[in-house]
Amino acid sequence: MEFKDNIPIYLQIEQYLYRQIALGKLTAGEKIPSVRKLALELTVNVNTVQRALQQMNSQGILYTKRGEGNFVTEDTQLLAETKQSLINNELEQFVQNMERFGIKKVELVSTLENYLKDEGDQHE
Amino acid sequence: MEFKDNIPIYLQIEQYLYRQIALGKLTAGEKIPSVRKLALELTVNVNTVQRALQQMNSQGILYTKRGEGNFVTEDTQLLAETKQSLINNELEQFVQNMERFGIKKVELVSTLENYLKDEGDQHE
DNA sequence: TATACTGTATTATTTATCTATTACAGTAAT
DNA sequence: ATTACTGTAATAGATAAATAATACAGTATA
Repeated sequence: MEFKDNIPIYLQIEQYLYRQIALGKLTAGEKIPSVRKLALELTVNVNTVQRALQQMNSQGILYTKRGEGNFVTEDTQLLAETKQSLINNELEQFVQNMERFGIKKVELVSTLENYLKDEGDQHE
Repeated sequence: MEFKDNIPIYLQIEQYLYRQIALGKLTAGEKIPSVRKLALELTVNVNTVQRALQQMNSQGILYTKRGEGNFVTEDTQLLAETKQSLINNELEQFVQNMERFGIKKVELVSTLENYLKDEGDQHE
């Protein structure tokens, strides 16, 4: 995985795992790769992986069986809520950022539509 | 100004100034507050302000008259391009992030519309 | 009981960010 | 020339993030 500068890697790993869950690539109760495997895959130190997992653990998304591994929670409602919350945060941020550039809510949908239209043209 | 953790302050200052330009609160040729004033306003060290300004300087958005201050470029075309570029980047990021949560481009507009609708309801 | 996996903890080192402080240098007005 | 602004540079210190290396502890299985 390529990491951006200026954002802590452990946060980017956390975001990555949240995305895997939102996409359903990690499902309820599923075992996730061991910290050492993740560290190899992501070419990152074990401690950095550990730090990302600790946060998700304390948020209840993951739970640990010591000696066995880390598992996605079986609380499907929490998973659904988490996914919805991630998307809502993304929308909220988007609206806020666009307003900071002077684009008001009423203009937002048409701005997005135009962007998607032009964007599509360029790739054809 | 309140700063977020996990993002370098000098970058947040840079973003802040870019926003001021995008909003037209800083216009072509205008003098911006001195590094010391900005440092006071933002309750931040002078060096940190300096670092933000250096980047914008090297990007041509600001220019320096030593002993006088920093000024917004008079290149109105560059300013317009920069503003458009900021907005496009924001849109690009948004589309990408939503796709990472499994929301495809075709669903994007309606997702945004629904969010704005529900969002408005809550505040009434 | 070995062996090979798991997670966890500790220590030391490096790098980036930020602050604080001091000093130097250019500009302008009195 | 003095004063008061500007930007700039340099140094030292604090903290957070990340790496590296090592060790310890729980689980499962041959």
